[in-house]
Formats: sequence, C-alpha cells, structure tokens
Amino acid sequence: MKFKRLPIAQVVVGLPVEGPFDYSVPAELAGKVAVGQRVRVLFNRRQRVGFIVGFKAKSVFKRLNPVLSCLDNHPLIDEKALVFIKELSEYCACAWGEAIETWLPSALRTIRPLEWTPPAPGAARPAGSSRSQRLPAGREPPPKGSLLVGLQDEESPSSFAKNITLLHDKSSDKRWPLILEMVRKTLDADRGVIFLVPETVMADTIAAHLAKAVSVPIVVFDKKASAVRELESWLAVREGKARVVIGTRSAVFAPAANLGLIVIYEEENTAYKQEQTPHYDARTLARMRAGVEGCSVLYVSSAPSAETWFYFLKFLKEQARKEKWQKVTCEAGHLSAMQIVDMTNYNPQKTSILSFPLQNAIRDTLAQQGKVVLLMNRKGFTTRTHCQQCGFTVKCDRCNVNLTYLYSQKAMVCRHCNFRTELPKVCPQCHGGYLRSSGTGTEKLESEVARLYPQARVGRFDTSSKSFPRQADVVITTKAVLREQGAMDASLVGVINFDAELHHLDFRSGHHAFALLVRLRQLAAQKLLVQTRMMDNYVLRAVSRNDFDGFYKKELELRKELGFPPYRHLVAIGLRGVNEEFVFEQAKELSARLEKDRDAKVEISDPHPDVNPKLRDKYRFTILLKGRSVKSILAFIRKALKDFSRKRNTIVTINVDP
DNA sequence: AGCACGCCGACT
DNA sequence: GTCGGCGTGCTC
Repeated sequence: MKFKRLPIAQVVVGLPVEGPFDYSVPAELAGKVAVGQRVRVLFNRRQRVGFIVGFKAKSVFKRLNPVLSCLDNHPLIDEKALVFIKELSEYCACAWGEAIETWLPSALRTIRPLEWTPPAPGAARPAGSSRSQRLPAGREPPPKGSLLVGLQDEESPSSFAKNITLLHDKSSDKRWPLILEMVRKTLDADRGVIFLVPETVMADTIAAHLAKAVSVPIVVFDKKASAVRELESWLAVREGKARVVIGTRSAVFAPAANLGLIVIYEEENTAYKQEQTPHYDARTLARMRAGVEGCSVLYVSSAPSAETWFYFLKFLKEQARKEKWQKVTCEAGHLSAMQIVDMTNYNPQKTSILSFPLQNAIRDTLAQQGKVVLLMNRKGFTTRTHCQQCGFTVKCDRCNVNLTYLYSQKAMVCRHCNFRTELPKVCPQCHGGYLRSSGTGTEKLESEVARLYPQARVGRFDTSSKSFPRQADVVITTKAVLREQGAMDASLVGVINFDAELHHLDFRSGHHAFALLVRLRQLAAQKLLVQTRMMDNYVLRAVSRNDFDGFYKKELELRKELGFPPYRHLVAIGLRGVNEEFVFEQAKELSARLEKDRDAKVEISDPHPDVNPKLRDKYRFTILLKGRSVKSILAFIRKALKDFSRKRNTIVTINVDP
C-alpha cells in the first residue's frame, strides 16, 4: 500500500544545535525519503549529512532548502533505534543529530553514499529468522506520519526491559554455565545478543569462549579497526549475518536485529563510562535500550557496583514492576587466605617497601616453586624528581604534574599527555647538581625484588607491556593484571600500597578498592597479602571476612549520608580553556546564572578546579550539581545554558553520573 | 561546529 | 582612513 508522505522533512545534523530543521522534499525524492534516512542537505550554506527524524505538513519558515539527495537506498535507523538515540541525546545533553553520529559507524558520518541493499526476507539467513531482519524499506509510516509527535509525549509506558539479572559470581569461574544458558535461550528464540566487555583485549577471549558453545556467527566490534572494517561488522550485524556482537562500551549501539539480550561483563568496571563527550555510560544505555527493545539485561560481576547492588535490593522487593529482576549468586568454592600487614610498624624511610611478612611470604612461595604477583599503582622507576638545593620539582609544562622517570626508556614522561624528556643532569632552575629522585614505581620495585631474590626470575607487566611474562616467578604489575584472564597461576598476591587506592578524591574509591581486592583474592591460589596503615578500614575488614552484604551495607550507608549515588544523582558541568582566569570567570558567571533561578531540589557547588586542574594546556573547572533525579537536573542546566554563550575557546561539557 | 557580520586598535 | 583581531548570532 502506497502512502502519502507529508511534504516537509524534519532533519537533524551532527552539530551542537537544537533541531530539527525543516526541509522541503522535491518531487523526485518524494517516493524515496523515509524516517531514519541519511540525506544530503545544505545547512548554513554548507553541505552536510542530515538525518530525517519525521515529516510534517507545514513549516513556519517561508523559504525552505530542499533535501538534496538520499545517501542510501534505505533508512539506516529504524524506529526503535531512533527512540533509543533520542533518549541518549537527552541523557548526555547533546543534540539529537550528535547522538545519531555517536551511534553510527564513522564511515557513515561523511557525505558518501552507501552501496547497500538490505537482504531479501529469508535470503542468506537461517530459516525462520527473517522476521527480525526485514528492513523498513517499504514499511508503513509511523503513526500520524510524524515520529516526533510520539516522542514529545510523556515517556512511553511500553518501555520496560523483559528481565534484569545480576549474576554475582564470587568465584569468577562459575558464571559461564549461566551466561551460556541465557545466550543459548536468546539465540533459540531467534533473537540477537550484545556482549559488552570493559577492555578490547578481553573481547577475543570471550569470543573464543562463546564460539565453543554456540553455533551462530559471532562478530567482535573493534573501535580501533579501520573505518571500513568497522562498517563491515556493523553491516554484518545489521543484516543479521552475525547474531552475537562482542565489544567494548560502544558495542551497546550495535544494530542487532531483534535484540534479545545485553550482557555486561564485569559490570563494576569504570571503563563502561566514556570519558570523552558525549559522556555516556554503557550500563545505563543498556538499560535504556533494553526498555526500548523489550530485551533482557544480564550483569555479571564478582563485586557489583554499589549502585547496581542497591537497585537489585530495591527492585527485588517490588513485585508490581513489569520488569522481572533477579539476582543469582555463585558462592566461591575455594577461598584463599588473606593476611593484612600493619605498615605503621615499619618506617618506610629506613626499611624496604616490602614488609618482613611480605618478604617472608615471597621467600616461602618461591621455595615451593609457587608464583608471586606484586601489585603497585605506579608505573616507572621513580615518580618525583626534585632539587635538594632549591626545591624545584620536574613537572610537565602542559599538565603541571610530576614527571615519572622510566628507567626502561631512559626518559621522563607525563602520565597524562605523552610528553617525554630526558632526565636533566643539573637542576633546570638553580643549575646545581642536587637533583634527587624519589617515589617508587613498578620498575624500582622490580630492581628491589631482583636484589632480594637473586635466584628468582622477575618480570614486569603494565599497560605498555606487549605480552604477559609467563615464565617469571615474580611479576610486578599494576591493575592491568586483571585484564589478563588466566595468564598465570599465582600462589601469592601482594598489594604493596593499598592505601593509595583509598585516597582517591572519588566517592567510589571505597568500592574500587573492594572490587580490586575481591578480584585479587580470586587470582591468588593460596594467599592475598595486603600492606596498609589503615587496619580498621571497612573495605579491608569486609574482604578479609568475605562479607559482601556487610560491605554493601556500609558502603550504601556512607553514600546515603554524604548524598552520593545511588541516593542522589550528580551532573558535572566542566569548563576548560587556555586562559586560567578567563575560564574561572566563565565558570563563576555560569554558576551565578544557575544560582539565580535555582531549583530548590538541586544543590549547586561553587566552581572549583578539577583534580587535575591543568591538562594538556587547558585549565579545568567544574560545577557540580546534585539532585534527586537526573532528568530534573538536566532540565535545569539546559535552561541556564540556553542564554549562556560560550566565549573565547571555553569548552563546556556535561557529565552525568547516573 | 563553522561561518558571516560588526565593532574597536595599530599601520602600510 | 582600513586591515584584522575576536565577540555575537545563526543555521530550516
């Protein structure tokens, strides 16, 4: 059945501008344009990629530019995706068009037509699965011919995920039967699976694991692949050729046909949060997408985030919800020993950073041919180089942080930007010869261990290592060790400076430290040894007693008391620019504007310099807003930003912490 | 974002 | 005078 399309197309573009914009549809395109289509338009005298999000009968603008051409034979964005993207744009406080470009593979953000035809129903696909993949080539128009009508209404009442499961695996190895069961069920029901992993390196391991268990084609989404490769995998998923997609956070956008399940592996990992704009959180997007698609979500973790734990406690009780929430716990079969060493007994100036109990444990483990993993939070040899005569400290010009000396590369490097320089021979300030280096990193620990245990093979592993030193008896490493699943069987795991994990200016540092220790205890076959000066810390106590309920109870109490998520929600407005005073002035001005018509329910902090106040030559300030609902905070910000014009290279970003 | 318009300082 | 710096407004 042919239908009459309304004559005006509503188009959004990938720019930070509110839309949609009206364009006339020329007669020769009248039968071709559809909602979700990529089109070529003239926008502000320039040719751009536009996306049709709706149609309407008439426009208040007298002279409309025409849609110049369709870039593809068929719409790329189906209705569900368009709704999901709209929600993404609201939650990230970006324009609809920008959200579409985040969702699209990079190759489709340019004005180049895509030579592509959706597969005919049933063709080249497993029998019975065509229902899911029929593309909206000749489909009916959305109700009333305008998708916008529906979207501007209140939240659609039909947006509920099917079921939401938390798999709390205390052992890290019992999770797979349940994961595979859910994946198989989804595939048997002829639906697709998205499997999110925190790090790219984990995708291949997981892919191999799944390939053994299911017979459908699997594709790994790799953001680092070429644009062509990225497009190929995207289309393979779009066409239903691959039924299982594995990838990092951006894979949550995979155009899986008839999506049935989103798995979020190691749910507690902070890598699910994108630290560049748009600041999205793949875990939140997975929930949003599950609501739109009516599919299930499976969180898998050994130490779930406090937020997830909270929601499961809350929603498991609520019987009336349309979503089915469930929690499955796998108890640990074997629990290794844990020893906490009180470092207040040792003077770090006089003795080694390896306490005697740790030295003894290493010696005993090596004597039994066991392997040792030692964890530190700092790469490099020394972390500070300063002049003993004038007090000058060698810093990065662009980021104003101490440079780390890398012995292996004979260079001083900045941990934020890639700045590197030679180790100065004399003090750059007073030209005296009294430069001293201090602060221990993994390289220095490596040399120390090699000195103490001359018979042991000592290796080092961090993010810049090419491969894991499997042959080593003692591996000095950072948290990166947790990405190398099953790389080695460690008898003993030692944490050198646990307190550094707790000292972050981050309300989540308690949970991070907890999750780290839980994972390390799993890694240690015999013993986890932790050096600390905070013997009574609740994180340490909970881990040593293997008391998950106790940890989350205490952690949630603290969050409630201090007004942090999941009880209150945070939205950070970041301002950055090259001129420190100017950015600060801008921040104060925006702050005043927010204060002026402040919402009683929203708390506004004064503008303050970031934890790293200078990064890559830009000075950074933040205004933090706290409130009961993200939506209301965002609405409030949007209002204040409307008449606030960014000036002279000041970049304003909005970062939602759900 | 990216571009045009418009308003004030130093210069062949 | 006017060239060009950047603040401001606008994109259907």
